Amino acid sequence: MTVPDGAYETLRALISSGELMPNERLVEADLAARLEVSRAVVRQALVRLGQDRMVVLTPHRGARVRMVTEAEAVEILQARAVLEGLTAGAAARRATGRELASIRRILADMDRKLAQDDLLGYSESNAALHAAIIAASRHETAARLIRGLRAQMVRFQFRTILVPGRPAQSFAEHLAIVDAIAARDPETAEDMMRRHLSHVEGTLSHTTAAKQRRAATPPGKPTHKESHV
Amino acid sequence: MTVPDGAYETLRALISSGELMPNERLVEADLAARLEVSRAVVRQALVRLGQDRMVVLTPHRGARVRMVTEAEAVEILQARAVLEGLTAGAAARRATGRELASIRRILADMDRKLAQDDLLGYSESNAALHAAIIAASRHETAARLIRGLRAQMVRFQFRTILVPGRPAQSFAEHLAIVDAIAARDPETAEDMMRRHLSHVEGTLSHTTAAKQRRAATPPGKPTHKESHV
DNA sequence: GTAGACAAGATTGTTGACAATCTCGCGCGG
DNA sequence: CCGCGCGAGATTGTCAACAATCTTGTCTAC
Repeated sequence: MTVPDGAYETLRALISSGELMPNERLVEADLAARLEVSRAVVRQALVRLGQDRMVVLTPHRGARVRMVTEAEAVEILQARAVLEGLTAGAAARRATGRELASIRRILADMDRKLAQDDLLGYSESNAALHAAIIAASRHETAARLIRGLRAQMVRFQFRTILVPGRPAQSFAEHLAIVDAIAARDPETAEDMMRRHLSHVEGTLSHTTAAKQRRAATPPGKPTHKESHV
Repeated sequence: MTVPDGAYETLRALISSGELMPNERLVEADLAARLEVSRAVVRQALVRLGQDRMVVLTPHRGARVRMVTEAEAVEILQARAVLEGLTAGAAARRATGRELASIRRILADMDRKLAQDDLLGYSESNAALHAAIIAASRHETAARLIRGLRAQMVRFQFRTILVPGRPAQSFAEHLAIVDAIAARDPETAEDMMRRHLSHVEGTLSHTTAAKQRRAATPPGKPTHKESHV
């Protein structure tokens, strides 16, 4: 891997991990010092990140980590729903025995984490399961698009899993998906995956609406669409 | 629009229009002279185009226009199918009367071009219809993804429309999509759109297979996966 | 005649300096 | 006291020169 690639990946990881926060200003010289690369390398990386919508570039004003709105998050989840539906169907058709075993193992992991009320662990296994299904689909194009969409959603990662009762329902949905894939039933697999992500979308809109109500009812503060950090 | 943006758009258009051919080498100095900009802005434009897979960049060897394989084209069509299905459904829910009228007008255009055996015109109206449906869906995320996917498919643009009988069937499919949208029936609209693009995909694989048979049966030449220009 | 080494030219990659633009605090006038 | 303009410093944008690497054609050895 070349130096510019490394810088690009590092920055991408810093944003994904939340170490660089949404709306945070990204000063080329500072990043260059931090990554120990030249400013030109940082510039190239920022251009690339801009192209995949991780940052927004404003002429003469530099780059900021993109802050995605809830409305955008909903759109992203809808797009993911149909694309991951496609991969679930393809996985039902094409998964090898080995891949199926791996998927089932991850599902068992999720069950265990759920029983232990380990929500962080559950969330990780959740992501691993989706990744395993996508890998089993062997659909490069869908995989790439989904990866791009997921990268933009870090801010909402843990929002839905925290609503009471949601983890149990989430697990049931994943179980249905895996069953359909194991049964080699592409239509059902696709349908279950889409249903699952619609539920996530519904939960997200719901918590967002609740949050806005909470922010609106206390005295004083006029209503703003988004609280800027 | 800034100078680098202009160069990026221009290069993108040159590739989309086929003026820069697949696999063609893109020499920075030549492009700089052609676009009358500095080499630095050409470089930035190439990086951006690399990020959206219009060109492939090889370290120390520069950029080439990406040549997408038929297998990749199939994947792209599958991804487009589910995403455009999403937009068709959204359009059925959200299209205004004005947008519906515009969509119907374009459909009438297609009918006219078809009656005149104007395949090029038909193809253009076809693209316009898809664009109108996407616009009516007001789904920015899906729209952006579809635009990216379409940009990679220029090479296969006219392949399917040339098979005998295909234009008539294509028109019937579009009619069904538009009817469902006009009837405010999202499920049917999505389904018809997906069916339409599956047919395109099927036709594409079919012509590809036929082409390979033709290339394989004559004497001599050993079988290659891809004929390099 | 052919394979391989080599060198010249072409092309890409990197750097630093400079120009253009923006940000922010300060002072001025109201 | 507050809004506004101004200017110094910070930051981004551009460019040309140079370094690193690749490509291509030639020559030599077998």
